Amino acid sequence: MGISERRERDKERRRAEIIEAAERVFFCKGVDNATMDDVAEAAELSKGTLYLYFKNKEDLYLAIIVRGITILQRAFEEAAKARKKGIDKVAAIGRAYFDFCKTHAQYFSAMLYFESYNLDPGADSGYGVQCTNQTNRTFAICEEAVQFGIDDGTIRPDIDPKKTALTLYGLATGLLQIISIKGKLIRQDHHVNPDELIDTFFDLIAKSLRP
Amino acid sequence: MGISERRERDKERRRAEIIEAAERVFFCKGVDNATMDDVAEAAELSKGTLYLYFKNKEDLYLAIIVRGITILQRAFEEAAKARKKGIDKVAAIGRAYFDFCKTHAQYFSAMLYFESYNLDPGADSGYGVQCTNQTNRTFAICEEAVQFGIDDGTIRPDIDPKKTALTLYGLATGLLQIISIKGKLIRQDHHVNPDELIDTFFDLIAKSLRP
DNA sequence: TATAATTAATGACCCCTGGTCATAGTATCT
DNA sequence: AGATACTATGACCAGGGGTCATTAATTATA
Repeated sequence: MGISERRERDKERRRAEIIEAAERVFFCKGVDNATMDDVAEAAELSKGTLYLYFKNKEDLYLAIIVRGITILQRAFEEAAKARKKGIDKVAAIGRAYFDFCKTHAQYFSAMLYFESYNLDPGADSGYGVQCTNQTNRTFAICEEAVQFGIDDGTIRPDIDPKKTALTLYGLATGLLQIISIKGKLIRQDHHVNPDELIDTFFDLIAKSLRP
Repeated sequence: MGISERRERDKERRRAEIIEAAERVFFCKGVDNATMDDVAEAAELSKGTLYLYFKNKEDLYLAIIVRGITILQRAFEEAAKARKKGIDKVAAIGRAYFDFCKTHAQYFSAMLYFESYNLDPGADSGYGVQCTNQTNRTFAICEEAVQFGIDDGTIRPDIDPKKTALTLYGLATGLLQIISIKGKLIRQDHHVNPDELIDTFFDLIAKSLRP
């Protein structure tokens, strides 16, 4: 049975190579400008082969997004682990998110695509569901941190951890989205440094989570 | 000079008719699925004519978005006008935003498109800049409300009104985006009613704006 | 009123790109 | 060595965004 296993490994390696190539191409030219022929060339394969490994262009893009979410998840885990108090865990996760947005801007804007992507509920295959699952796992870390804070008394106990975590996640993502896309505009039209909005956000939230 | 003026009026009417038709088509089939031929047919014109009035498909879509933003702006103005205290103005604007998202879901998701749309800074024509201007006007209402609240003592004075307004705007938009797109998922996977996230948001913010 | 000039509208056409499929090539099994 | 299964290929197709030479209609001119 060694052969079929090696075949499986080869296939996964191929798949990874394609994702790697696609990432280079998409991140460089932008998803919309990049063509599947570009990806094929970068992967040193024919276009048809791409479709043996991925349903379509979107699926390939979602595969890249899964990687991004995984990186973010790791960052969240580290951030939460490194703090003792619940409220600090939450804050650290928030900071980790903003750092991620800066250091992995390409991944982040890819993830925004997924955020505004309506995956059809019928599809149980493909990378769309992986994205959803991975996002849920990432989100779970936030929820745990909030719960931890409630338990150790550093976060007010009258809030629902799940709802709060979901809300915070949505808020932070929205703010980052605006900053990442309209950042220049904010600076030009409003003479505000986008980073200060993040600080404003932290100020606001810190006040509202206090017991 | 009566003739060239009438010509101008005719042209504007045509333009409006096209936008109207495009709105029907785009809102019904979705922008991506709808073709310019669809729009042409709905407008009872040939496809080529559309391009006499709009740079391209995106520009036509942005024209629709301008309408959406204008509706939102009106709603903000009304909301702010109807309250006396600054903090209530802010809250009312927030509620108006959420109402808008529900009652004009199509416009809202169109506006999300603009939100994630990188308009090239070189373009000084087209509807993209109109979107930006209209958004800025809408945002100004939020800023005024915050300032009003600081002045009348219903909002803590140690915050910057512009930064706070920008931040709140971003936060609210982000939350609404997540709800509008992942609402079903939130309900299914997390057993949380999306509307409760909005309440959570209001709770959080109310606490942090208090003097 | 006849003719020229300007403007508006058309739809056949181009071309790019996502996606397919019959064919060819290569490794594995018998 | 031949049969079988799996992988890869690239010519090809379809659909849609965008263009442009041509036509029709309106207005200005003689």
